[in-house]
Amino acid sequence: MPKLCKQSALDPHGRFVSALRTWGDVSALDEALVHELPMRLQLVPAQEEVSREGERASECSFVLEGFFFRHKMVAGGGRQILTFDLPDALPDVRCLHLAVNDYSLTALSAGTVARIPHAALRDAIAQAPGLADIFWCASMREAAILRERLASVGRRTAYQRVAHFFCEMYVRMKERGMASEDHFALPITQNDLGDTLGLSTVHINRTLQQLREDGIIVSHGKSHRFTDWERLRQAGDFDPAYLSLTAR
Amino acid sequence: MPKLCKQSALDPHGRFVSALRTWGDVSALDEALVHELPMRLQLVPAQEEVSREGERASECSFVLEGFFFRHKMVAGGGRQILTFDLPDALPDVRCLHLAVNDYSLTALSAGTVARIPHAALRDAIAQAPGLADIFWCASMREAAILRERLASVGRRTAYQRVAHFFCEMYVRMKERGMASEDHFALPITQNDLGDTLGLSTVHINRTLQQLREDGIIVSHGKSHRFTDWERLRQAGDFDPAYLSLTAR
DNA sequence: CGTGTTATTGACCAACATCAAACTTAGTGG
DNA sequence: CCACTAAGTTTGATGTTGGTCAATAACACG
Repeated sequence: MPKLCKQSALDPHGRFVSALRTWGDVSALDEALVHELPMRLQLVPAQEEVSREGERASECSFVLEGFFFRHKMVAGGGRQILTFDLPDALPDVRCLHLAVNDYSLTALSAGTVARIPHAALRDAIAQAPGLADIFWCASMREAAILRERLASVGRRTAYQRVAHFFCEMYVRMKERGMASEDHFALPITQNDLGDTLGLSTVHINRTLQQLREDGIIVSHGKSHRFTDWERLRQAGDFDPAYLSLTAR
Repeated sequence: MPKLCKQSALDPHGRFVSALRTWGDVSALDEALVHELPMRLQLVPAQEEVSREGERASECSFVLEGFFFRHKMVAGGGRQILTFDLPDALPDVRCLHLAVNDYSLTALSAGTVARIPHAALRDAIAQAPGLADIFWCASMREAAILRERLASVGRRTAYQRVAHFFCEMYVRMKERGMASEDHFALPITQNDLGDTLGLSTVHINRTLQQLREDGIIVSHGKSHRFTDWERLRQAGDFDPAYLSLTAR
């Protein structure tokens, strides 16, 4: 038995196909080509980088298990976390088109990724345009998430940002079966949260206390519960529309 | 002669093809298909919306002339400008995949767009996957710009943000032939700049004064000049890598 | 149990926001 | 060409959100 986790026993190609299905229709050809893709499994310890900002990448990653995040560094050591990636994510298909990684990909908790050479992916896409369509679709939603985050960081208060972030992660985890009705567990420190929302750790801490006082969330460690979705939603000025893709 | 400008005399299909060429190789088939695309020219007065957040769109836009911008509104009337679009931009190909517009597209100055029905575009893509590739490529760069903006708004000082923004717009305008060696004209108010960088108008004003005092920029109205690119670049913590696409 | 990471507190401070008014500039119509 | 207007810029005064620093308390893990 592999040591890490039951899921790593699952064949990555199968997982890949089922991930693609959540984004669009996968034809028999698409599926056959995916099964031909070379995939190199990589166990990533918590906090270890999978790829680094500034490097030229030759492989894409597919998240099999664990939480990952992407970030950029700015002058003076500041860190901006761009987004968190859940299992089934393709954190860097985009790198097929950019010269150099413009962000780093790091494991938040220990996890597994499958690495796929660019060349192989490009070949597959060339043969099955439907695949490109699905990738595009996935990256479009990712961009929508990014736009919403920009609006948060640029124009929302700390209180709203935190509530909004919880709403978003809840919805995203729910759709992957990683959350129950009113509860989800995010292995993220207050420091990470700050670097995600453009706030200091201390201020995140105080904002969380405020949210708890107001009875909007209840947290025990990494585990978060809310009693009233509607109140959380309003507190965060959250409208899930940006997360929906076209039903074609 | 059309009244608006010489360029509007140019056929939009030709313009579209040449815009695509700046992103990637355009095959003869691609070109032929583009020429079949129905395009509806639309003159847009300054400040008029082309498409609105929350609406379901059925057409994409292609910018022929003028400056456009995209923005989101947040609770309480705050506005976050996401990005500025120059001529040749495709501000919303992404909408092919999202259920609902998650931002509005507005003319900054009077301009012209060509509107292309989604259905037609989807057909063309289905027949010529190379087109999809180019669109994808364009939207990947756009996403890179967004990520960099998020890093700015989240983790850079006002002074850095403004300088960084000037660097980016300079580079982007330069590559479209809209800027000379040390000079570019951006028809953007201080208020717009604030809504782009997550700052108040007043603070933008004071930051600009600072940049002028420091001799980093010289502005006359909408027209901006810098004397020392290197200093501007450093002031803005700007590294143009995120703007480059793969040389394939 | 110790040890290192994360959370929490308090005191203090700075960046940036808000408000309101004055000043400039660019357009517009006469 | 000038007066008039509206939009944009600039300024000052003042307020607030959120940052920084530094210490302590709580955990989590081996």
